[in-house]
Amino acid sequence: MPRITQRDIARLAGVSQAVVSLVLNNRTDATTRIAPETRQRVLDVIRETGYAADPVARRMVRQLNQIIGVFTYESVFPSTSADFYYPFLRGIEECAEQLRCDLLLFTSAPVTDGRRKVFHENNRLRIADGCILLGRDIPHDELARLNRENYPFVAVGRRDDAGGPVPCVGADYAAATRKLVERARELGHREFAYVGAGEGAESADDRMSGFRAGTRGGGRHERTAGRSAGETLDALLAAGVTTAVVEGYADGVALIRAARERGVDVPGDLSVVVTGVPAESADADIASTGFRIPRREMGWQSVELLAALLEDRSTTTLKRLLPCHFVEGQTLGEPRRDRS
Amino acid sequence: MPRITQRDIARLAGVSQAVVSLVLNNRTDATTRIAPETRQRVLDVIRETGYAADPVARRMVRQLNQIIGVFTYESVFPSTSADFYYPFLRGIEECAEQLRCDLLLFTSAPVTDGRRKVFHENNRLRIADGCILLGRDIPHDELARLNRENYPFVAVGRRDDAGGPVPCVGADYAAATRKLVERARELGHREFAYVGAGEGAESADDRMSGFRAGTRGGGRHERTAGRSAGETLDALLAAGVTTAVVEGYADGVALIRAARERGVDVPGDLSVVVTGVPAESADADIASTGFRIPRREMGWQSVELLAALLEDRSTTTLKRLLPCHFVEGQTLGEPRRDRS
DNA sequence: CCGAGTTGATAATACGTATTATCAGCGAGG
DNA sequence: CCTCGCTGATAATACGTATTATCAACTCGG
Repeated sequence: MPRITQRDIARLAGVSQAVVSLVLNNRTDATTRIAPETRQRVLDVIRETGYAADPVARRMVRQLNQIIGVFTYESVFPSTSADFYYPFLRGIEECAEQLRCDLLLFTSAPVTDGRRKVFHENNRLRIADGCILLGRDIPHDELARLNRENYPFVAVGRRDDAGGPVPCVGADYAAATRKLVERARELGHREFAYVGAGEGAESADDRMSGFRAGTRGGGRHERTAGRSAGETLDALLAAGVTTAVVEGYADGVALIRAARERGVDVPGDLSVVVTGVPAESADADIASTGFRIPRREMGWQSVELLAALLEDRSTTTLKRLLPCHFVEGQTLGEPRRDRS
Repeated sequence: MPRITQRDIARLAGVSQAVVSLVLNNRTDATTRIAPETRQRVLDVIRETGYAADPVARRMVRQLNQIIGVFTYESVFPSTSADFYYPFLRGIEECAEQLRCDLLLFTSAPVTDGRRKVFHENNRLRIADGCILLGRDIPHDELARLNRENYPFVAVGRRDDAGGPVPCVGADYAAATRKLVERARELGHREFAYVGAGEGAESADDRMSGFRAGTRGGGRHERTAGRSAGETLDALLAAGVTTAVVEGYADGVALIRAARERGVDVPGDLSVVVTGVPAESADADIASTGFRIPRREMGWQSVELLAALLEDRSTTTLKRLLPCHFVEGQTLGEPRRDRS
């Protein structure tokens, strides 16, 4: 019933608790010497008993635990956003495995208003050495507080500063979105529209800024909030738009569907590019053009960055931006002559 | 910037550390009394400083870490067996969340020969209060050692005893398989065959024993190892079998495909039932009849069982079997007259 | 045979919190 | 004046590990 402790190991090996600790940590200083046979005896007992140091106690004295926390602002294994999280988690796990770290999922954080909060009654953040933050959007005040408390963390997805620089690994939406626009321009397109919120979250800001860069400051902005795909389509066609840059994948699919239903040819009458195509498209009938977010790589690098932070707090490059991969779909083509 | 402690609070409020702790935990026993004004003074200082008790030190005192380990014998977030693990993990997470426990994924366990081992050089099993074991098959010696070391654990999937009873939460394959056979019998079937290994793993044993019970000890056994689906099909037809009970879903699909290619009608000429239909069939063209394994529920209950073990080691029901749900597909029907 | 140096191990302590035993002070009753 | 009972607070300790100071035993040169 009671947990095995160093004291137990010591008793079994006929040594003191201190020796067990020294052996365990493989200390070989000039000041701390241990006879080879004694060391072996201790190691044998450890192996036989399967003893492992209590991380909580270890954490009391040391600073590192070989445990990386993973905090998700939604549940970790959800049904709906499975496709969203899974690639991140794969990358995180793979890197953690290589670093010989365990992963602690903060499932104990209570869910209020449909989302978790890092800072609740008695948060257990400090059990882990540091933490990976995962979530569509992360409250600004939580990031600020993490910074204030000097807790090592890395956010997955680019984040603005919050009471100091926020370490993060994001995808370069701006460059990727700009590239999409320029590719359309090369095909002859001149009338662009950005479809989506275009603000609110960093990811939306970046896409929009990339769009602006590609259109040299021009282009329309069609918000989707509160509108049906059909209404958006009408607005686009009425404005003479030939290329729609759609923020969300779901919105993109809906727009293409609406166009098809009305006999509007895609990409003949309207080209549609999507800023974020899922790895495995669920809608096999629509091969949308756009770019793919390197989710697995982002997960991997976020752990790597966290490890760097833990090793050396003065790491310089706190923010990493990874390139997105272009997806050659079938929804971008030359515009009709009679329109441009 | 050293972390603020109860000692600091005590100094600021002009009391002892013990009083701070007592106030913090709102202790109001007859034995521990605190003057209202003193309590208020302490509370004020706590509020002003924004102090929060160090969860690590707190866990140090209470013996349980509120951490449940999850050990997977393959990687946790794989690409291939995603469908296999995901539902289990969902259930595990949901239950852990309710219990206010965190989940520790043992990603630090080195992978040797394509699989992880619980007991390796310096395993960190004891970091968690107990552990959930997840894997297609779990080495007998590992289970035995866990029992020998009196480490609290629960296996997902039924397991035979190994040096003592093995706590587990499984699916009742025997009952479900038997039911499939009996359902076929009601439709007029008399010639059955079990297709698959039928031994080796507990899950296969259970299916086979259910099959035997349903056929009253009769029925053929067609092993698939080293044979093509076509060969198996030939053997079945030659033996006059009208209902094939297939162990693996993939084998079932292959068998049905092979039959279609040869113009063998399913279920007209041959009924096929599958002992384990995935939640979302990837092969949409084949709606196979069989039963569904309650994976999410298994995950949930395994955590629940572990929690019970941790609370009271003398828990009686160490093994739980959950019912499987019948899936009404289109591969089971009445046998042709001219055959039976 | 003695002091110095070396080897190998231990006792003591710190980390921050929770709990228990103890203690000082005080009013009242004898 | 002494003791008992009560209140309110503190000292002491435990949790399990890491580290530092200390210590006993032994070797060796002189």
